[in-house]
Amino acid sequence: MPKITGTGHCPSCPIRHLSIFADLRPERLANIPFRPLITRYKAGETIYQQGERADALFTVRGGVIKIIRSLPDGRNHLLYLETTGALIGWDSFLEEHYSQSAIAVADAEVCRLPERDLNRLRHADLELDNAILRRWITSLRRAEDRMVDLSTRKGNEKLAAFLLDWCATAPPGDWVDLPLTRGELGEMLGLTVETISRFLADWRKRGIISEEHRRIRIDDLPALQRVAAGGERRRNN
Amino acid sequence: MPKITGTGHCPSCPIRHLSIFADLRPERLANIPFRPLITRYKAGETIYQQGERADALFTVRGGVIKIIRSLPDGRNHLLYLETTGALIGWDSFLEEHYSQSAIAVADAEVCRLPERDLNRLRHADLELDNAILRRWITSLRRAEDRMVDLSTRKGNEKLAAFLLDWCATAPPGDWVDLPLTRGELGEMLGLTVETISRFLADWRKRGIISEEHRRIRIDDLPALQRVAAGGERRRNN
DNA sequence: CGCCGTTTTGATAAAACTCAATCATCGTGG
DNA sequence: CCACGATGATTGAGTTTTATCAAAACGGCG
Repeated sequence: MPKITGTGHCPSCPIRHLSIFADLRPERLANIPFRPLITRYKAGETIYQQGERADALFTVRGGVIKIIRSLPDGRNHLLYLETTGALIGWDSFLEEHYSQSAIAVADAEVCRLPERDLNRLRHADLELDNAILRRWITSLRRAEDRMVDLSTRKGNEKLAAFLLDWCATAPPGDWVDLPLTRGELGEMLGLTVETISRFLADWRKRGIISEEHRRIRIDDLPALQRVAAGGERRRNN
Repeated sequence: MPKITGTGHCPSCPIRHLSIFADLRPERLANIPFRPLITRYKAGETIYQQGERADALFTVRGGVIKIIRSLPDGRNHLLYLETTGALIGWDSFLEEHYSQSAIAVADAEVCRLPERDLNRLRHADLELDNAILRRWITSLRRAEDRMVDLSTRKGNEKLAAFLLDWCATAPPGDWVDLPLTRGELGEMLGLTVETISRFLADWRKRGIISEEHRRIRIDDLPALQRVAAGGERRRNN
């Protein structure tokens, strides 16, 4: 059960510098005419569900949230993994239904921004409008990058590239939480559980990565980069 | 060589009903403070190039334009095929560089909207802002749909689904221009030339489609829909 | 007519999936 | 505290799908 933990106060929000309100002038900030609900979700709980009426966006305050699209035949595709600072739920801007579901994969906390309020605010404040615009373009680019990756890279390259990206922020050689099952990795990269498992097992044996609990560590960065670049079995142009 | 054919006059534009100016009130329309350049491109010519400074969007007035991303290793991925009414060149809103190239695959005509002008206009007019917002979100959704297709469908399903989609507007059984090489189809769907060629040859032999010059006709719609749905070799959930 | 890019076709190999069985982990309830 | 069941992970064998390489056929166009 998600738990409402309070209402947000944007001016003093600890993650404001990561949010769309980062560049808002103080006087504007003070005038934000609503107090967004802050809700905590445990791993596995749903923030919003595909098909539901879409009337709010959410800023991710912490945790990890997967954005998935469910297909009629029961399969899923994992579109994005969102972490602290992300803005999710764009569909609300069309005042329609969510075309995706958002589900916490690690305990998460989100701040609920009603579309009406946010949209009003956007029209009143140029900086906010630009911040949203910027997010939207980067989301689109990210989606396009993913399309390219999905269609041009091989399985091992995709998985290696994802791990490199996921661990990129941490100091090299550090343990990094990776709260995803093999199945979820597969749903993200367009591969099956077994294929994912085999790649990871192979890399573990070769000392490229280590896994423990739900964490991962890259032990041989150059080797993994080589895999990501397609260096196993060379393609020439 | 692209040829500038004149400057557009939005209020009287023949494709205005398809453009972002469709819902603009007449008095607003009359006040559009610029006359966009209209340019004609022959098949193969480039509207804008990945890496170039991005300072303008384009409304497609006619023809077919492919939006591609080029990879360092020389391969391309065809992101979208745009036709009449589409708005392309979103990158300009970030005042950065185009992350894609736009190339005519059939003779095309576009209307150039400088980002500065368009953005100013957007802030002055709520309806225009909403029209653009609506396009944002649908672009993002379309990209997400493509991600799902690329990662969950098999080659024949992807190709069949594309043909169905491409021919959807024409009356069933009609010839439809399809100005794409097998290579381009492959770059769009993440398949090789040979694979595309084999599927099409197979469907031709089975009387599902016909091809002639650079046109295609769907002769057995249900059969093609069956293929697109994964009906060849049944998958049982 | 001859050239060049595209398409087709065949043979073979690589990549990934499917099916099946086993193992590991972890939380629950007796 | 331990046995049990459920979920996830691993591994193997066999198959399907797709890529790769190579060669021939086709089709416009100068």
